[in-house]
Amino acid sequence: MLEPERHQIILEALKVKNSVKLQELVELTNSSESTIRRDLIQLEQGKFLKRVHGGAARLQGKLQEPSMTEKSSKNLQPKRQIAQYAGSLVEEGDCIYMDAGSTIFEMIPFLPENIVVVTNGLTHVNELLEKNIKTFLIGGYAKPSTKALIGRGALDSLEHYRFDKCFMGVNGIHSQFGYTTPDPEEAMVKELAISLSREAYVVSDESKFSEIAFAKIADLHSAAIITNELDPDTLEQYHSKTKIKVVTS
Amino acid sequence: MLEPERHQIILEALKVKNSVKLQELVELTNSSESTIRRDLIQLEQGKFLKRVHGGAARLQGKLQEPSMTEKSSKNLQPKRQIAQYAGSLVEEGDCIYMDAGSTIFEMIPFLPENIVVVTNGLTHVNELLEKNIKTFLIGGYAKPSTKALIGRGALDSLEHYRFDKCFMGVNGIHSQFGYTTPDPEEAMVKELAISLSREAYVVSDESKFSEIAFAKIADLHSAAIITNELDPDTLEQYHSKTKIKVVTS
DNA sequence: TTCAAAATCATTCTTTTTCATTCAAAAAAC
DNA sequence: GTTTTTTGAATGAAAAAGAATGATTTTGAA
Repeated sequence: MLEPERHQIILEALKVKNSVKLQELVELTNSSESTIRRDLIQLEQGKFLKRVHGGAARLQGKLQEPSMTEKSSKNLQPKRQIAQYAGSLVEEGDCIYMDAGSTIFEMIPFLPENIVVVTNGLTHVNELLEKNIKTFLIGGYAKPSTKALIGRGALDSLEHYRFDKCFMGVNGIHSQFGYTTPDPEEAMVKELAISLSREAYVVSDESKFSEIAFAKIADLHSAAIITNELDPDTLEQYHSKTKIKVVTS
Repeated sequence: MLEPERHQIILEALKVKNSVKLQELVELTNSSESTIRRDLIQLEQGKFLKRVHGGAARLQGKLQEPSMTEKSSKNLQPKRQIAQYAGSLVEEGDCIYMDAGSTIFEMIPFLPENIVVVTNGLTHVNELLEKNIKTFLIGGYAKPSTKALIGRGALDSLEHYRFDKCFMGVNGIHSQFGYTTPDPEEAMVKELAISLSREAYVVSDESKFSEIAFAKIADLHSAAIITNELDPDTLEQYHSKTKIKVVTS
């Protein structure tokens, strides 16, 4: 059986149920366990499903949403919880900057329609336009790995704008070294965007805390932090230096 | 069995299932494995299907119009012929501007790798990056319908660049009114890009000749034209006003 | 909770299938 | 009749699939 055919079968199976056992797929396709495992790895990488112990599960970000039911569901992934809160901060009529990156991307479903978005994230544009949101891209070098626009062109473009709010992804949050990211070119863009905004928000899950990446973006106090769970000690440590919102389930 | 006939059979088979085994095709056509492989290579190049290990798969991007299936895929569709020629004009080391739009998009497979591309076409970026081409995007408003970047931001961004060559799509080519396009905002971007280039090319099939759209981009002489078939009278008419290359099969 | 059995997983290795390339024969074009 | 194009066969190379191993996770009973 051909690979595309198997993939088809697997995805079809996931349309019916929320999850399938690996063993079921083995029988459905008359292939070996190994082969199905390899397929699942591929499909997971392509973001078509999520592997779980014993098989695969439909991923909820994808495709249709019973959107309202999902929103109200208490089991949003942490990332989406944060994104939902961040999105709720945006008001009708706002002009906001959205940084590139998957965390910020997750905000899009939770944005109001009547806003203007400026972004350096190529991947965001389609989603934003789908939602009928007026979207501007800054210029710059298209970084192959992250599809972010950076460099001189990005900085030049940014200077023509001012924002009500900006939402940033970072790689490190540290009480002493502030916000950091691996690429200095990206750091410059982020820094500038923050300085052009009335209110700046760093959106991050707890894994970035106490991490330090190569290039500094800005000091802690220059942006508020939106995150999910955080142990009380760590929270206290940052709370004195900047505003920090912990989104709980 | 004739070549077009086999191609027909292969494509028909793909209309039923979305993948076929090579072995099935061998039996269906009473041809050798080698022959089918060669057919698949041709059909893949013509973008009629995707080869996969073990056979071929329908490409899900678009359903191809039946008229195309008739033609031998060795003869590229007109659009691709033009695109191929335009691509061949680009030399290693060049820095070029690529306009948004599907005609220009088709050039990408025919570009050399060692170049720098600046574009206002959001849809181009992924393909360009796939080919490891250094890509810059200009900024601007993301027009929902065409995914082109236009407006003030686009113009500002452009001014920082100079190009060896630029490749433009247009909606109208007229011996008196020159090059035109429906959207004045887009027209401004195109005009500026042309003026920033040492050599400018308008890439267009014959359907745009003698058409006039709302907004003027530039006079005929400001860019050379690359097109496919054109009747001798029309050709003569334009030939006196600008350079024009007719790409023949 | 803790432990051990069962199930599932990642990894590696082997076998099988498919692929690209080359070359010679057949067919078609000139 | 010669040249060009198309086809089929043979080769080693590459990829995919299957099978086996030990590690990891889950499960359920103590």
